[in-house]
Formats: sequence, C-alpha cells, structure tokens
Amino acid sequence: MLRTNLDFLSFIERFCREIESENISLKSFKPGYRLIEQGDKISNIYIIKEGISKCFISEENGKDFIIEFLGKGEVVGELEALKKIDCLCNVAAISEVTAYVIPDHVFLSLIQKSSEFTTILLQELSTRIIQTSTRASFQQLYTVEYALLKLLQLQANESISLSKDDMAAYLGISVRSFNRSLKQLIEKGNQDRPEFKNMLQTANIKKLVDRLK
Amino acid sequence: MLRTNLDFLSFIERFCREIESENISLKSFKPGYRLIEQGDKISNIYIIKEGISKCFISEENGKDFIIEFLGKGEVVGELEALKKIDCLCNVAAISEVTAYVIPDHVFLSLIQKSSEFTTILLQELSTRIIQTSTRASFQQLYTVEYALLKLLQLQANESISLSKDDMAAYLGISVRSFNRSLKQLIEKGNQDRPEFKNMLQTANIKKLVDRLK
DNA sequence: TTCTCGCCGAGACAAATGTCCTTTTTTATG
DNA sequence: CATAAAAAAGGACATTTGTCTCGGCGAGAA
Repeated sequence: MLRTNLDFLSFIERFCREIESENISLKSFKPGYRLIEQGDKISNIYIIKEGISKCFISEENGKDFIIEFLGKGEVVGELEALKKIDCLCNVAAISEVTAYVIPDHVFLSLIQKSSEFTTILLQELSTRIIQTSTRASFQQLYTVEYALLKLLQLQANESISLSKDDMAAYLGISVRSFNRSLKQLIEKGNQDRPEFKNMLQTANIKKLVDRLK
Repeated sequence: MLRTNLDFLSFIERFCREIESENISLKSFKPGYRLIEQGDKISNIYIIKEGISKCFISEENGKDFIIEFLGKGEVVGELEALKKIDCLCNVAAISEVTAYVIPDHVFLSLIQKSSEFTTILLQELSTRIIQTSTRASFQQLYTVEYALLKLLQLQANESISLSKDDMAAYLGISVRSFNRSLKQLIEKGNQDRPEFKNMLQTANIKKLVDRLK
C-alpha cells in the first residue's frame, strides 16, 4: 500500500553522483502540495527520496480514488514519459517530500543505456500491476469491513497512519461508510469474533484505532 | 478491455522464424480450457496468436474477478517470469485459442539481448498499469449502471460479445445485480434520458442488448 | 407427446452504502 | 474563559446490492 523501491533510489543516487551535470535537481514539497496535476503535460519524472505522497485519480463526478501511497524510491511520471501522454493521476505530498526531478529525456536515455536500470524499471512496473490488480479484485469482491481491516494492518506494518479522508478514498467509499465500518469493526473486536478479535488485539493496530477514536 | 498488442505478436513471429530451434511451440486450446491456474508454478510464457481468453483472480470467498480479456499479441505469464512468483491469476480460453509457448529463460534472455523487445514489453506493462488503475477507479466510484454501459460500448467497439457471467465477473458484481442493471438501462433507453438514449441507439449496442434479451 | 432435469430470470427480504441534515466536538479568537 | 465558527460524527431515509428461493422455459429422453 505504501510502495517503496530502494533499488530505484540507490541507483538514482549513484547516477547523480557520477553524472553531476545533466540537470537533475532535488526539490522539496510541503504537505498538500501537488507535484503533478491530472491532465497536465509534464516533461520530468520524479523519484521520491524522502516522505510520503499519494497518487490519486479525480473522476468527473467529483470523487477521488487513491491508487497508491508512494514512499522512498518510488517513481512518478514514468508512464507519462514512456507513453507520451498527459498525466493520468494527481500526485500530492502527504508529509514533507523531497524528490529527484529528472528530465524525461534523461530517463528515456537511461533505459537505452543501462540494462541495470531497465531491469529495475521492469521490476517496478511488474510490482505495480500485481498490486493494482490484486487490490482491485479484493476491494470489488470483499466487504468494506474486510478491506478496512486489511488497510489497518497494512498501516500498522508500514508504521504509518493515514487520515480518514485518505483511507476512505483508498477504499473507494464515503467517509460516512468508513466511520460506520470502523465502528462495527471495533464492536466485533470487543465481542468474540475470533477473526477480528485477534487482529484488533495487535498493539500497533490498537494504537491506530484509538487514534481514530 | 479486450487488450491486444500487435507489436508483440509480430516481433515474436519474426523471432520464431529466425531462430527455429529454441523449443518455442504453438499450441491450441479449446474454449474453457485453463492455460494457467492460479497458484501454480510455471516455466513458460504464452503469447496469444488467435482467439480470446480471460485472465481472472479467484478469491477465497469463491468469487471471481476478471482482470482483463486478452486477444492477439497479449502475453501471459511474464509477471511470473520476471518476478519468479507463482501464478497470480487463472487464464482460461473463451474462444478457441492458439498461443506461442515460450520457455521463460528464452523470454528473459530476449529482454537482455533485444532492446526492441524490451521497449515493446515496457509499453505493454505501462498500458496495463494505466488500464487497470483507470478501471479500478471508475468501477469504485461510479454506479454499476455507468460501468455496464461502458462495458457494452467497449464490446461494441471491439466487436465481441461476452456471456453474462463474464460481464458480471468483470464488473465485480453478482449476476442478479447485472440483470437488474441491464433492465434499468433498457428502460432508461426507451424513455428519454439523453445520456442513455443516445448511446443505446447505436446499432452495435442495440444488437448486444437484444442478444441479452 | 409428456415428463424431468437443469438453467435462467426475477421476487422478497436483509444488508450495505450514499446523501442529506442535525448534533457534537474541536479550534480559534477576543 | 466564553463564544463563535469550522470540522467531524452520526441519525434518518432512500437506494443499491447480495442471497435465497421459486417458477417458467427449453432440451433431451422415454
């Protein structure tokens, strides 16, 4: 859910040290700032060095769907560079974010020149397909309650905690539904539903739930 | 929705002609046959030469979710080869399917040796991410009715017609809901809802709807 | 022709979800 | 500390969706 790719990051950091010029820069963004706006044309790709951002689609009916949360080493804008298309998602910083800004021609030439880089990129794209497909299936076919439980576990594992709005947008539901499901989950945890109780007893998840009240 | 990739197909056909040996074979599969079973280990990738198949995840609660329909030039098993993992989807032939069967080591060495091939593969993976993400967002945030309408349009464009079961599995809903939504759509088409009427008047879509009664 | 089996569609009901609006809580400010 | 303003939570209702079930219809066998 919070994707990271340390291979990518270390490759790029090495590359930057070697080839100083090449107009690669490191920029910082305040929480909430939109690195990328859906529909824009861009000519850079970004690789996150620090912080967490969210990648989300805004539909015409006014609703947002969060595709993924991006952490260290995740790349953004590469699909647009590869396929020469306008941005299909928004990307916004959640925490303070610093990222390498790389002109797309540098990115594309890296693919040509470095098979190591290409390998890392192929791995990254594969991972995305797997995660996106798996999640789409899970969220379509299971109840919100299960999806929410899974989302809490993921956050506990990654030691992050998202806002309610973001969680609802990730689950593709309204905040109202989110609140309802959360309440039900807590009730079931206090009763003796084994599936729920065990998971909700975990210290990390308890903390998360407490914060949400 | 029905993905195809003619670049991929023509590359592979050329490659087969050049390097006869290499134990690449061409196999045929009857409708319904499962080329790939979720959870299996495989050591081949498949490239579809003819016919249509469906790629779907079977969840533990017994429900299926169709990730995509695959036509000419689509590749299957490449994620498993790239990431050395067990199969994450089932793939089943819908019509009679013929496909090139390529040992994964041949596939992997092609990536090393041919930058043309790698480019095609990068394009393919990018397309998948885009389509999967876009669809997940759309299906989560719009009503089933809209998703169904879109699905009918897609089928009309591609000149294919799917079974009700498959359409429901693609939309991630029960057949009961599918029937209900279809009925409502038809009613709205007969009344004067401009958004629906116009689309449902298209000859191709009419045919599809008629077939579904 | 008639009977049976199996499939498909739809009714009835329960559960889940969204929307709208009121109530409660939090935050900011004098 | 008091009060107003803003944000979050939750109730009520309508709509959507899933499950279970029954009844109709057609294909095939006697």
